Amino acid sequence: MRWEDIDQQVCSVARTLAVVGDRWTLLILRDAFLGTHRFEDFRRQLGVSRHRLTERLNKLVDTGVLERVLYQQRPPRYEYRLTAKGLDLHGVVLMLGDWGNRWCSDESGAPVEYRHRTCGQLVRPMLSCSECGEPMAPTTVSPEVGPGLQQALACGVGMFAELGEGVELHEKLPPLLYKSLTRKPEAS
Amino acid sequence: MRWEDIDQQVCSVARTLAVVGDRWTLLILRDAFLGTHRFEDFRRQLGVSRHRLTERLNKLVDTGVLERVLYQQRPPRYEYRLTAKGLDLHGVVLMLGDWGNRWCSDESGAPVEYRHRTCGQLVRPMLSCSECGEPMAPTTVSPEVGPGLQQALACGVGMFAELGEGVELHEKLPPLLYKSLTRKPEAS
DNA sequence: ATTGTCGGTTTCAAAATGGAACTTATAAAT
DNA sequence: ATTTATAAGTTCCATTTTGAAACCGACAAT
Repeated sequence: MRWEDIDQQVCSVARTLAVVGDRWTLLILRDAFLGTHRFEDFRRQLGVSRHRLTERLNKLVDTGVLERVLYQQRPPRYEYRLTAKGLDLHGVVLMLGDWGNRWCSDESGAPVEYRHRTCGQLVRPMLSCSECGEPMAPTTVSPEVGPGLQQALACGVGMFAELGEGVELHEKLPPLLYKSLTRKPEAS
Repeated sequence: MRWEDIDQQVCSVARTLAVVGDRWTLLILRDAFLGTHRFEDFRRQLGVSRHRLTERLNKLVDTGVLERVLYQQRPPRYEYRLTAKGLDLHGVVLMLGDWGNRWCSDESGAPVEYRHRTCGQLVRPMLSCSECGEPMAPTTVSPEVGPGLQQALACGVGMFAELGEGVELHEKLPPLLYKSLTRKPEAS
């Protein structure tokens, strides 16, 4: 299977990576969140080739993550700004940075820190539950088959669309999702 | 600059992507969080070539994200389990999935949902502040130069180590970090 | 008239990737 | 005892992606 085809999987992680999972792309977005907007600045800061940068920026514009904004007439020049869709990746970038702060820092400490203007403190991002507000630790979260996958299953395919239809149900889903099905067999 | 060298940047996002930013790697971790642990299962579910999968799994073991656990003698077989370091990527994977749920779902809805066993509800992950518990919306978070970057700057290099030492300070940092420096010029 | 800047495009060699065939250790079936 | 099957790789090679460098076009500044 080619990487280009991962968006065929019925999985939101795969679909997200189909948009931002290419080399350099998440670093471009990091820089955008840190105030960089122009081609030449991205290029110098990332050390990426013009060729590659052009391609990545085009894809981000095509997918609606960035938009071109004219910043000068004669000659017309555009800069790249995060759209609402792009701004919504803030959490992804924060969590990537937080993991790096915790697991990849040397003795000198975290390269970048975050100040939460709501409270004025230097803080870390935590995952909390949209409903009860309590922390979402890995052990407290159970994935379940959602409506999107339900429908795919009704059509004979599973999360891994590339497998086709000629396989057992338990091959169409990863173990924890399969278990969630058999343990809560369609309340409907 | 080669992708392989991004870990030279004094940036936790870059360092994290140096570990998990290769093609397939975050999908391998997604599957691991969904209960997949064995080579043949990863391969079938992802459609990745054995060659590539071997390389990626080896790198994840080398970097301490996964560990090999013997699950059968004769012939000895190992499966791949998330370490504490790997489990700590849960937030990254959750946020990637949540963005995909919101921006890449078709009419049929989210492929996968999450139940928070703490409260029993189907929930979404939210980012909240470790200090005050309030939401960390993009507009309420200001990045600042942390001790790691401080030290790099003291050594003449900035976030973009590949630029070397012969550049102005404002070229060593992205705009928002540079501004954070000039606006809060070292309380020490 | 010349040089510089920004944002590209083109070209080409080197590196990464995907797919298929092959390997090794062992269990299971005939 | 021989054949078949399985899991987890390894090897090989054609195809794709990437990186570096050169080139280009519009204009401003000198």
